[in-house]
Amino acid sequence: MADKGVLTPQSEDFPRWYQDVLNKAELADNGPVRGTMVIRPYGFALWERMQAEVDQRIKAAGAENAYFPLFIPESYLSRESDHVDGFSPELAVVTQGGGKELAEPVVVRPTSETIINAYFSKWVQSHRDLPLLINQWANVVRWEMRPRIFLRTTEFLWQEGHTAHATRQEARDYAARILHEVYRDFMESVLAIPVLVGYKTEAERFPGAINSMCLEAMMRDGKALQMGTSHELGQSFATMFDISYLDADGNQSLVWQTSWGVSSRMVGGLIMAHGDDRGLLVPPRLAPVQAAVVAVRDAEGVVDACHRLAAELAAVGIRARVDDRTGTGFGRRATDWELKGVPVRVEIGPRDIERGQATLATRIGGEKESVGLSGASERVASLLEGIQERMYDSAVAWRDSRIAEAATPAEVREAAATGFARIPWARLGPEGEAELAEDAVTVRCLQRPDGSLPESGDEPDLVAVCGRSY
RNA sequence: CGGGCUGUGGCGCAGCUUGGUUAGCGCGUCGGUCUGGGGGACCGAAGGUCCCGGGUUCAAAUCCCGGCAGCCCGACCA
Repeated sequence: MADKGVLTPQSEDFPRWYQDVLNKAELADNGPVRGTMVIRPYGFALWERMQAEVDQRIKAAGAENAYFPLFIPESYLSRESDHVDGFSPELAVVTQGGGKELAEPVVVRPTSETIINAYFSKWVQSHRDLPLLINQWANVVRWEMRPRIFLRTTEFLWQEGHTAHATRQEARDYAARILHEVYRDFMESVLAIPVLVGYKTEAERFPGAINSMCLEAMMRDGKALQMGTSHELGQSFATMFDISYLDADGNQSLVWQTSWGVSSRMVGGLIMAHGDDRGLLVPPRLAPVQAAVVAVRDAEGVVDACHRLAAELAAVGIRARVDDRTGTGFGRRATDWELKGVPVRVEIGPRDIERGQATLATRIGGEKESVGLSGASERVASLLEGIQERMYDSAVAWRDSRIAEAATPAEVREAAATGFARIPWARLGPEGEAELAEDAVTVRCLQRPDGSLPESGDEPDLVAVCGRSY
């Protein structure tokens, strides 16, 4: 029964597997309007956990949360020419309100640089007002050509940070700090997804930015997913929105800015970076449910024992949930928790009660072990710790086994069929990049040979990491 | 927006070629009995604008035209 296969195997049809997981793990449904999605409770719980972890790190980096309007005057968008050119094809524009034609159409924000900077202009007067570090959690709308749930939806949820600084160096350092201390740390230590950091090439840069830094992860099909970005905006928005201040010497100066974001796309990344043919795999530090305590059968005080253990688990800080739906067969419920990727399943049945023990099943690897009821919570805690590490290590090993060194565009193309390719940027160049683009292979990022983030995209000896992407 | 495939109970599909009583099947759902350590068995039941609109016809899920939606591959992107 167990090998009957609830999901389409990844090796058979990866996109189909992804759809199956969304359905079977009850993560999301398509919305009625093209490209929209309904995020179901379990999917939203994953997002809420991501929000909590990212939010905490953003605040630790000194930024404060605020909220700006959903509607932006159309004229704001056009103030920054690269920005409007980049976004206008995908804008949703409202032309009517209250039953009347609007004097000026309003756009539903595709991102909030323009409206936020309009207010930065009012708020920044003196060098004492800097740096100004603002973050907002919001939904944004981009009318995408080819939507896929979580990965690219018309409406999505994200956080967008917007900052203003006195110097370019300070802005650049802050954008890099967010990249490392907020995003990379969260993705690697909580999501257990290793990421490559680097700069976007000019062709891939955010519209309006002078530099885009990014984090790229490899999915189980070898394709890349951009997990987040952090941009140096230079002074273009400052110029167009007149964000200037009096510096210590009494001179008017323009600010230097950054913007940075991660989105509900990370939920898709989580699914595709860790999932296997049995469903999702959620790393313990993220998991909304870290331990499902499953009552095998309603007999011999089993259900009571489950609730007692769940309380003990909660007492040591483990997010536990009791599954006492004994009217549903055990196999069904075991499969359900596996589909949802819960890291540890605690099974308690009459047999366990008789022996004063519980059975622990680990989602990754599928091992089972018995443990005395009295020591169960400690054992679960240590299992969870080990699982977190194991998931990260196996993700790194798997990714690295699919990264190849390449010397020519042809070799890059070949490697990109199964994973990533690394090639000296000096050898590839914008010409090679354009050539690869014809086969849907793109430069994911430019980084130093040792994988670290360069000071700028113009450093010599940079390596281009290439691949197919979502 | 270009190319390909597909729209039939919640999900997956058959039926369409060659139009014809009551549109089937598997899974799921509901009730019941037996069960129970990996999607268990049996009995019973509910659940359908056959994507939408138009056309052809005595008759359309089926044929024709036009939309819309979904999936996959591209271009665009968090």
